[in-house]
Amino acid sequence: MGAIRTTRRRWVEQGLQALAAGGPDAVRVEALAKDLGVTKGGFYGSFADRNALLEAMLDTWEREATDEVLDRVEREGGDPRTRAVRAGVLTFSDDRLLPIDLAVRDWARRDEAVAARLRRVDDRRMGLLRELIGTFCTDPDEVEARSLLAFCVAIGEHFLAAGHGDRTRAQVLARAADLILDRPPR
Amino acid sequence: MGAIRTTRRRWVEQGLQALAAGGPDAVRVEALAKDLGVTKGGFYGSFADRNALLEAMLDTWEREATDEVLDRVEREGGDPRTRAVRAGVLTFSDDRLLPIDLAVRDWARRDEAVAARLRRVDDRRMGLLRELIGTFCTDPDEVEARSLLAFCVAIGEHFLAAGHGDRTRAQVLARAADLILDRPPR
DNA sequence: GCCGATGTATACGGTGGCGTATACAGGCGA
DNA sequence: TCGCCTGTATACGCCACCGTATACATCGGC
Repeated sequence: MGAIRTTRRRWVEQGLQALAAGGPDAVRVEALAKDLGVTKGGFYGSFADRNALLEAMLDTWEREATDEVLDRVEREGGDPRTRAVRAGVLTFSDDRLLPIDLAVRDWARRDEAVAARLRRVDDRRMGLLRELIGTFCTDPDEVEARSLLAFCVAIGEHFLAAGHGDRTRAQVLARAADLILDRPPR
Repeated sequence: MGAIRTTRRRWVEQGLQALAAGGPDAVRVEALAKDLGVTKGGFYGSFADRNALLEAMLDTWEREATDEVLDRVEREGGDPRTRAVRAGVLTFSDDRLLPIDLAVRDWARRDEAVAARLRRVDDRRMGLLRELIGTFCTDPDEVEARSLLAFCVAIGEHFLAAGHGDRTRAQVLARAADLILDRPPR
């Protein structure tokens, strides 16, 4: 009857959830087992140790965060500004990917191996932004500056606690996007 | 002979260093004691428990991150754009304050009490930005958007791993500041 | 129906961390 | 000088977690 057996994939998924919710220190074998409704008995059949799980989690995240997002942006089309916004939305509004992304970002500040992975991911994202923004902005220095702005806002927005008086964050963000993408406010 | 006795203040300071280096989970009483060259014996004379230390750390950080920075910006003067840049520099380039700030930001994502403190701090910083940017930008929606941009870049820059080809991060940031502050590139 | 692979439960030793208790040392005020 | 206050060292019980060992269940292919 069911009770799907706890495969390697399920440990990774639960690990990513724990990472998203509490950072790398929250990824504890026995806690994950409890969440999955089993004991840790089988864990060491799929993974050499806790560190192997962390590696597998990062592998999964790296793939999802780049190929899948970039493929979708490519596939769904639209004009460059629309695609730039969509890339941000896909990455930084996704209920699943966003909290993992933020946790990895903090983790990378303390672990050089994680930092190297994040650099690969961010370089690819930044490349996409450059390409899109380059279609309506000719000065290469300005392209780079606008790409940086776009990326920093997409990330920083989630680390910024301040309010905006009567305005909603979404309203202010929309206006900020107009400035970054050099288009008139709607 | 000195060997300064380990006062409450020194535990807080060492705790903030640990927080900056490894996040809240790295703030461990026995580890701090080792760093301070003592045992944890005296700790519980100054603090009820580990949590009381965390509270005291946040109190200290909150004060340093607002009053002291804002006072200095006020005191050192300059035109609004200069002061806006300086506020960012004082907060986000300070070897002591920056890593603590980033750690608190991540912590706030998981702890509502920390989030409330961060909101107070960020609201004050955002208020300063609004005031400075409002001196050369009349549309209040645009002031808010530019303030958000400035703040997000100041934070996000430290979480962004991507490189910039031949350019340095500082060069790209300078150009981005020109865009945010609506002034011609130098 | 049998067998091996794969997952499961349970138990164990080791480690590291928290908070408490207890006894000791040194400076400072009465 | 005498005590007290504050910090110190050491030892303890407790718990959470890691990684290992061992025996049990269940599924798939033969």
